[in-house]
Formats: sequence, structure tokens, C-alpha cells
Amino acid sequence: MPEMPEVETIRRDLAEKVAGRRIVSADVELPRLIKWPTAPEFQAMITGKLINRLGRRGKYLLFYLENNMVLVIHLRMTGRLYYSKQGQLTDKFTRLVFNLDNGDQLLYADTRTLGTLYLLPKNELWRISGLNTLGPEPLSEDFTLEYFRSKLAKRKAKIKALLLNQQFIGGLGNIYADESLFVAGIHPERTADSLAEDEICRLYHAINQVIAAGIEHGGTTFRDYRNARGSSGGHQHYLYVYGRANQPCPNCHSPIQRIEVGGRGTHFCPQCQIWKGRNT
DNA sequence: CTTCACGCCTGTCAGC
DNA sequence: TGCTGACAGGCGTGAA
Repeated sequence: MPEMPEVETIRRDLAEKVAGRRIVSADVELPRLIKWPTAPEFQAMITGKLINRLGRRGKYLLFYLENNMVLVIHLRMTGRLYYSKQGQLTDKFTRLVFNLDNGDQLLYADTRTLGTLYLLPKNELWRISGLNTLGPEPLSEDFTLEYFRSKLAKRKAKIKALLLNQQFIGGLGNIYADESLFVAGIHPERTADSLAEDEICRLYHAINQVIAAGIEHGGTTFRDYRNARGSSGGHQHYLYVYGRANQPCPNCHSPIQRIEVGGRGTHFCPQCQIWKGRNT
């Protein structure tokens, strides 16, 4: 489900509600979602902890607790986090409940149960594979045009596949990758090293623009995503190509095509994203 | 080193 | 109605 704009929306929603609250107990209904430490240790260690603030890296949500402990949650495909006032919000796929000191709850729900949770001291976050190799994220200082250009050079992978590589850019997922390529006018199957300078520049700006719009609209609800209040996002009304196979391109009215690239459903306009470059 | 296929899970939907 | 297969917003692993 969630890519960087969705996780950021959840972070913003939750931050004001849980910062300063204490976790009085945790109900672990599906222990295997807890990847570190063991589920019983996790439950014991998190009990009584004060939540100081919320952070985010790519698609990872970080709850900074007292004593330098960090609760790390990755929602993967169908994870959802809700703030439930006095048990008013429910979800039949609830897998963990954090009971707070004001009688409210933080719910972790997950249909496909692919999500992951960790509880670690701040200086041991390197244990989380994926988080420890995460690349710079769009809109951040580290994500510069120079960095982007240097990472594309000599790469034979298809540009779409590379955009989904979290070691390269942290936070892009399938929706925003397709949208970015459309905005930049680049065919998803072009190899990374075939992009010309002006295309690299367009794609770089498109990524930042698309991610910023996603955040501004409170994320994209295509199927499972909900924000911390259980509501849908708004960016699905602004999608150009994602999920719009056979519908007219907003720019040229050609039918949007759906193909598979790197094992992922990929949407693009065959007119506006012309296949050009060295790898034809 | 890079790239790719597969597995993890459960649900929904289209087609028969 | 029931069945089957395709598909789903992610990512780690291991093989080539």
C-alpha cells in the first residue's frame, strides 16, 4: 500500500496525537509480524514507554521512545495505522494494539500480514536490513540532481525498476514511479544509462513534483491505504496513468497501456512516453 | 558487482 | 453460485 507520501501523511496525523503519550500495554495478536526482538521481549520492553516524537525514513515510520528506544514500523503492502479514540475505530484485520495512557489506542492492521515491526535502541537501527541501506529520499537535501545522474550512469536496468530500488531512492513505489515517468515523458522500459541529460533532469524534477503533490493531497488510496483517522487519501483523483489502463491519456487522449516491467504492473502513455534512446 | 525470479500472505475481481 | 486464475501500492533472498 503505502509509499512515501502515504507514510508521511500517517506520520503527520499521528504525531500530534501520540507524542507525549505513554504506551501502557500492547496486545500482540500476530507475533510473527515482530521481527526484532522476540515477540514476548517486544511486548515486555514496550510496556510503559513514553512516545517522544515520530520520524520517518523512506517508507519506514519511526516512533522515538524514552530511553533511546525506537519502534520501527514498515507497512509493506497492506499495513494500516490508526489512532482510535476510546476504541471507536476498528478494523477486522487488526494485528497489534498499543493501549495509551489516555484510554485511546494505536492500532496496527494488516490484511496480507506482510508488514514488519521492530523495537531497537537508536544505535542498533543498523540491524534492520533495508533501513540500513536506504537511499536518499525525494525532496531531501541528499537527493540532488548530481546524485541522481551519477546513479543512473552505466546502469543497464530498466529505469522503472531502478526507481523502485530503495537503495537508490528511498520512498518511491509503484504508483509514484509510473506517475513520475509519465510527467517526465520517459518510457518505463528505457535502460537507465540510455537517458539523455535533459531526460535525467526532467525525471529528477518529476519525482520531486509527484511526491510533493502526493503529500499535499494526503496520499493515494487505490485500494487499501487509509490515513491515521481511517479515511482515504485524495491523490487518486490526480493520477495521470496509474490504474488507468485503456483510459485516455490526460495529455494526448491515447489509451493508457498496461505492461509488466520488473514483475510490476506498469502504466504509461505510448504517445507521450516514446521509446527512444540507445536501447531500442 | 548487477539483474531477475521467487516467496511471503490474504483478499478481490473478472471470466467461465 | 462456485470455481479458477490474475492481480495487488513491497521487499528480502538467492541464483545466474
